[in-house]
Formats: sequence, structure tokens, C-alpha cells
Amino acid sequence: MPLRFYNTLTQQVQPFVPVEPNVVRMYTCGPTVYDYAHIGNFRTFVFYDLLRRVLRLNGLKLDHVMNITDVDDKIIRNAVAQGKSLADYTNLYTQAFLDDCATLRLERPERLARATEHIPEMATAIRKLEESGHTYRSDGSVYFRISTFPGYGKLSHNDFEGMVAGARVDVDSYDKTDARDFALWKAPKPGEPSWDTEIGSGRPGWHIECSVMAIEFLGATLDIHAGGVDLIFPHHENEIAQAEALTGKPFANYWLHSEFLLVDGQKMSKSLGNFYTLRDLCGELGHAPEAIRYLLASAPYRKSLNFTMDSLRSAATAIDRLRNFKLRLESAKFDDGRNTKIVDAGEEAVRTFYHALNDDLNTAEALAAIFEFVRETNIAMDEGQFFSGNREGALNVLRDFDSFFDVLKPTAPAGGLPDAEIDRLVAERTAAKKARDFARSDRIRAELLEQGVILEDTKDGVRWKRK
RNA sequence: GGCGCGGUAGCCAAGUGGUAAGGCCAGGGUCUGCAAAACCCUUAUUCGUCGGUUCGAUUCCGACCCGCGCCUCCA
Repeated sequence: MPLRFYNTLTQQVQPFVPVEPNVVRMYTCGPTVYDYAHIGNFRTFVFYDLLRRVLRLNGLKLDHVMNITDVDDKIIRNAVAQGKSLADYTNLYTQAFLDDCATLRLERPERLARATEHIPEMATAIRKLEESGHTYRSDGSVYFRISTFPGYGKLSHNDFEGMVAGARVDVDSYDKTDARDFALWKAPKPGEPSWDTEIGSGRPGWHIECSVMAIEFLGATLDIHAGGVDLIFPHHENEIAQAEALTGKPFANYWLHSEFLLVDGQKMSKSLGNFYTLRDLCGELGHAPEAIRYLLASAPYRKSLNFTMDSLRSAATAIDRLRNFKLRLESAKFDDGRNTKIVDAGEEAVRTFYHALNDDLNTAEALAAIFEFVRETNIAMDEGQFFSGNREGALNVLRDFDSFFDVLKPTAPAGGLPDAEIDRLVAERTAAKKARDFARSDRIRAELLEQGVILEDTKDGVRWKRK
């Protein structure tokens, strides 16, 4: 199946065709680095990662830009409150964000763009918008006049016609002339950071940052612009207005939006206080990053996903099942031969897997295909119908799975026994067991368990894994 | 009020105009010195409610009920 996505702009699932064959110019809205990101935020960042992977699976080369908003009201407020410079304050959370992304195995975009490093370009864009009559000034701030952009509302499918027609344009007013008008440039305030630019002193509004950096790096028309659904209005709507007023060209061909992570049926958010950071979950609560990644990836991105500790444990168990399967494939002894039914099942699973991913990233269906294969193959192994010639093919199914989901490799524990030491203890226990010294063998088993190592006695011998 | 999303088993969650994927939990079993682990099996006559179209609807249409989100910053 050719790759296809649901496009918020057209409200339809459409085949994905980049402007330039084989290359995808993509812009995704990144974090505002005023605090640690919570896992609701990371649902969207995981979505970007999956999006990148599915595009590459389709042979497309990526040119992906993600912004880091390192200047905004909250950042300024917090930095001032802590007596820190803007840079000191934002560097801390930028690094934390990047570390968290690495923990969740998120691929790095080709480019990360920090807003404060592109202020002159923003000023130039605003000047051009002023020259073409899309703006007005008020108290040193510059506002975008949405009545000058007829397409306003086309992304969020809001009809602002009546409002715009009825708006009285009062050039001399110091207020916004229309409730929907938004700030491109904010006047400097005492005690707050500001930049001297060709349009005067001040700092950029949030929306202009994305439009300008996207155009700067990727050109007037993007293939994909993505973000969370809460950004559709007003952020992305405003981005379109600015960018298209500036270039006269469509800003993005495909708009992709991920749904929220919910807690007890409500949006996870800082303001509601119902959030967990990655550090909360992986630190004191002891959850594995892979489980979080799996959970966030397991439901299709356009469906809101209810987060519970149960679902997180459930994700961890599901990963265990896959790891056990892999371990069994690698360690069990099989008779010579090859079962073509298993070969066919593997091919079918992989086919269904990719088919589902190409269908607007249907990760739930993709997972189902893999688990079905796992069950079929386990049964074959139980019945002695799985042979050495099947091993490689079955492992390849898992490799395909993991090149996308990326959860099979356990995150290395800090400290812990080295492999060689574990092997030694296992051998010691096996010897004790053979001598029917069960007290001793049980003691070694318990010791290893305490160190987070689980032993499994199988008919082909003992194997171990880390918890 | 406008716009958008959703209501499928105990929980999470796919899906199709032809009779309900998958994961977790639970129960049962295989294996085992005992365990643990692992593996297997079982678990929705039913898809928010009521109408309509149809040979047939969970799937299409209409109405209604409920939940959530955006409309101010927000992934």
C-alpha cells in the first residue's frame, strides 16, 4: 500500500506525495523549554519519531526541522524569578529535553532550530509583512491583521468571514483591531530580554518563529507540518497566514496532528497537574523507558490514549513477551529442516505490518500482526514443527518490527552484574542442581533475582535475562 | 454556541456492509526437584441509544445521549 496520511487541511486520508520525489521536507513543532516535558508532550514527539521512521521505510530521504522555543512569556517569567539569564535557564531544559528524547530512542531531526538564533530573520519577515500591508503597530508591538488574509480558518475549519467583514479597521487604535489578530513582535519591557533589529527593539511572538524557521530551512512549501491537535488553532492557522502572506505559496501540503494523552479521561497537562515526566516514571517509579515508548506508540496517533499505570505495566509485559520470543529463537535447539508454513506466516506478518504502518501509521494493527506471528511460531516450536532453517526468518520479522518500534533492547541498568559474572553463577547453580543440592541452587537463583536477573529453566538448558 | 475527536469485552485498543484483530488482567493447562519464568487454551450472540436504508449494519444515513479537546498559553 502506498503511504498515506490523514491531512487536517483536507480532512481526508490522502496518498503522500512529496513535492520533490524521494525527499521529505518536514517541520514539526518542538518544545518550549521552560520546564521538563511530560509524557503527554512526548506522545507527540514519539509520533514524530514514528513518522520519520515510516517515511524512511518508504525510501524517502528526510529533511526534518524541529524548533526549540527558547523565548516566550513563561520562560522569561521563570528565568527572571530564578535570577538566571535566558540562555542559562533554557539551556538546562533544552539539554533535559534532548536527554529525554535519547532515553525514548527518538531519532534526532536533521536540524534543531532555536528561536533565539533566528531573530534577525524573523524581523526581516515582519518588515516584509509590514511592507505588504498585513500588519499594524500598536505601542511598539506589531500585529498581524487577519482580515488581510482571506484563507484564515482553512486549517481549523473555522469560518471567520462574518467576524472579519464586521470588523471596523481602526488604524489609530492601540488595541488589536480584531480579537483574532495576533502579535508578530512584542514591544520591549523593562527587565525582560529584547533584541535590537531592523524593525526596532523587542522580541518575536511565538507564531512567527515557526513560519520563519521553516521557510528559512525548507523553502516556501513544506511537504509535512506536524504538531499536537492543540496547535491547530491558533498556532498553525497563524503560521499559515504569516507564511502564505509572505511567500504567496501554500505553506504546507500535509498537516498532521497527534491526539492527546489522557489521564482519567482528561488531557494530561501542566495546568491540570495530572502529568508525569519521563524522570518521574523512570526514576522513582522504576518504569523502563521502552515501556513508555511502547505505550505511546501502540495506539494510532490520531486517537487519544488513556494513560494509566496499568497500561504502562501492560506495555512492559507485552515487550517481555516479545523479548522472550526472541530469546527462545536465539537459544533453543531446533532440528534441521525448514517449515514453509512458518516462512509464509513470517512473510504475511511483515506484509501486514508494513501495510498497517503505511495506512496512516496504524500501529495497533501493525502490532497485532507481529503478535499473531509470535503465537503461531511459539505453537510450532512447542510441537516440534519449527526447524533451524526457520530461525533466521523469524528473527528477521522481529528485526523489522524493532527497526520501527525500537523496544527490544533493554535499557542498560546503572550498575548491575556483568554478563560474565552472571554466566559464572548460572554455571555454578547448574552444577549444584545436577548434584541435587537444591538448597544451594535455589540460593544462587534467589541471589541473581535480587540482582535483577531472572533464570529460566528450559529443556535446552538454563537461560537468563535481566528484569 | 462554533469547530474537531471519540463512545467496541474487567482494562487498553484495532476493524469491516456478511456476521467482532491484538495486548494486559483473570481462570484453566503444559513444563518443572519445587518454584519462577516460559508457552498454550478459554474469555464480547455483541460493538452508546433510537430509528432508517439493505437479503444482511458494529460498519452507511438521520436523530438523540454521553465523554474529551480547541476557540487564551498548551504536544
